[in-house]
Amino acid sequence: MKIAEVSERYAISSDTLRYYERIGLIPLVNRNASGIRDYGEIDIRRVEFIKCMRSAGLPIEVLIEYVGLVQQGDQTIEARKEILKEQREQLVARMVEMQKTLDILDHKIEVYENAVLNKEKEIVQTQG
Amino acid sequence: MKIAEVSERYAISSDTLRYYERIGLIPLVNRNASGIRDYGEIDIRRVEFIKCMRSAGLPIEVLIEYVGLVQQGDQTIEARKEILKEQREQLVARMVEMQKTLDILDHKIEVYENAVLNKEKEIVQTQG
DNA sequence: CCTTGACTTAGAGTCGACTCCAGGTGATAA
DNA sequence: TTATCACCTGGAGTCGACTCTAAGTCAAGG
Repeated sequence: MKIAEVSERYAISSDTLRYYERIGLIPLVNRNASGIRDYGEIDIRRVEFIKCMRSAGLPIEVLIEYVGLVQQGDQTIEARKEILKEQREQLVARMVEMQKTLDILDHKIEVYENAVLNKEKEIVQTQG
Repeated sequence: MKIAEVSERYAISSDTLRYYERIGLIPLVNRNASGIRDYGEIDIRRVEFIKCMRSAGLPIEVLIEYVGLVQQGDQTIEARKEILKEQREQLVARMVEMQKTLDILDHKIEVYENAVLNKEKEIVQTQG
């Protein structure tokens, strides 16, 4: 699969895919005879993983470290687990903050709905 | 309340508080006789609100627009409501993404736990 | 009186994460 | 054969959101 197809399928720009590879977030992708990237199964799975992690706000640096450990094999499992646990905690913390904000937004929206309704009532009363 | 106290209480640097004021995210704070900011009740509530919205990732630009509308009074209520609804939807979308990521992280962490346990078992078997 | 320390400003610098650009290559279609 | 097009590279530019710097003011303590 060429870069354009991966780009379209996962809504990540080709520039970003190349960028991820350059900084070591995705290991080097195989090339065809003319030097063009040909994404295989494994590459695709890596792209999916990175996209998922990034969409939740995990920092690139941490992901680079994690991907590096994966490359080093089984003796890094403990370290990898610790990274994921740490990131998991931070993710949960962000979600808690977001839930609080969501509650406040919902409350404010409701107040505004009522304000609009009251205004409409007023108009009706003025007219009638 | 002086800037340092607000900064400490809400864990926002003085620089950031001044920055927010400069870009119009927080309306101009009153000053004492020597030109030093003196945050009052209303200012504090604005800081709290902005902190909350920012912690959920609402962009500064949108918040500036919203705060501007608030200053303009009641005839902007409808517009404000629309902004909040739009931001609410985006927030929910981000939270959904994060939940997916959280599930994957939890799964991976569990897999790693098992891997570590199996390794330990192996060692025990080797020893015993 | 002098120093210290918290405040002030305008403006420059940093950081994370892309995003774009110039210039070049190679396969395909007219 | 020439043009088009998708790809390639290294490096520069952008963007959002701060964060820092330099130079200055002022109140309080020694």
